[in-house]
Amino acid sequence: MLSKKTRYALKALVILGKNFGNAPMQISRIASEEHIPKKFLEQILLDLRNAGLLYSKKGSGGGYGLIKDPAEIHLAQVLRLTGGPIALLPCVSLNFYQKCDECINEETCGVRDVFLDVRNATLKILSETNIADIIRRESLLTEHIGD
Amino acid sequence: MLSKKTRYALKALVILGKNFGNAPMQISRIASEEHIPKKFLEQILLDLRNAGLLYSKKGSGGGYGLIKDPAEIHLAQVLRLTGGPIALLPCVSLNFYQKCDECINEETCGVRDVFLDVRNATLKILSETNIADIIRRESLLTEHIGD
DNA sequence: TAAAAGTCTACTATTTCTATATACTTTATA
DNA sequence: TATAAAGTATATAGAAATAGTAGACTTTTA
Repeated sequence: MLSKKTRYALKALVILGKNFGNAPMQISRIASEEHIPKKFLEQILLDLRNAGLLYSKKGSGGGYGLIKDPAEIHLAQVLRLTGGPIALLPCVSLNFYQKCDECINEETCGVRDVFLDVRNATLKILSETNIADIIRRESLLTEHIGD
Repeated sequence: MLSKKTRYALKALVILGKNFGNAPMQISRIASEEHIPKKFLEQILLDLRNAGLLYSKKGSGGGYGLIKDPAEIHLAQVLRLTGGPIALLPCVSLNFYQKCDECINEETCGVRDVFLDVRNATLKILSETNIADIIRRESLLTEHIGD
């Protein structure tokens, strides 16, 4: 399961993506529009800023905005930044590898072998999908209500 | 990430799968061979028994064994039994559905839409793979050491 | 110079996960 | 038929991760 942190980060990036090119948007506005606890969101946006996804502007008229084009922010990156591993087993994670302590021989572990496949399938989707895609999907879904 | 419980369950089912057709195998043997805390494993095997995957036999010469053929036990089933949802978002889970409390409109949520795809990809693999497959993969991997 | 807005660090509460403890039941067999 | 082997059941403790809150500080604009 994705953590709340990751979910909130995705929601925030989507709303900031829709706002891309305009004046920065305040934390409190994002928080209230997306039903996210404000203080929690502050931390998350800071992380995203420190990771180079967002710029921030202090003072009156300040707020947050995307630095990159929404089409260049991939979900895999967001998950890793905010939630950690994408893989379902530590021994199969590319960016957060850890040996399973109970495992006898990783090289010949059949369970691991299957979850390698799962990771590859998940990663394919998450690294091919970006924030702009999500916004696009949202408009498609909104158009087709009642289909 | 899979819980330890799920990982232990999978390991136990694999070793019991290899033993399928023979006399039941004791908890303590499984625990020591797979490096699983015995008392924890007891609970897990009980759950799997109550779910209809294993039979048990008490007393001297007793132990646990698979009821079904290893080829009929799918990973999706094991994960659901021991760890809960396969999906990465509660609003996208088939067996453990829950509304995301921050979500405004589930029907038009673009994030949800992507994680529906992820779930489908994961579920395809996990419902097509069974314990016998894992055992088969293990022998293939063992044969090909050093390739 | 005051208000708006982000920054930073620390803390607390809650939940979930992992593991252990203890007492009990059933079965085989000597 | 007593004893040991093995599973059954429930409770509880400890640890780690997650979620959220608090408060004081800095920068910027009007």
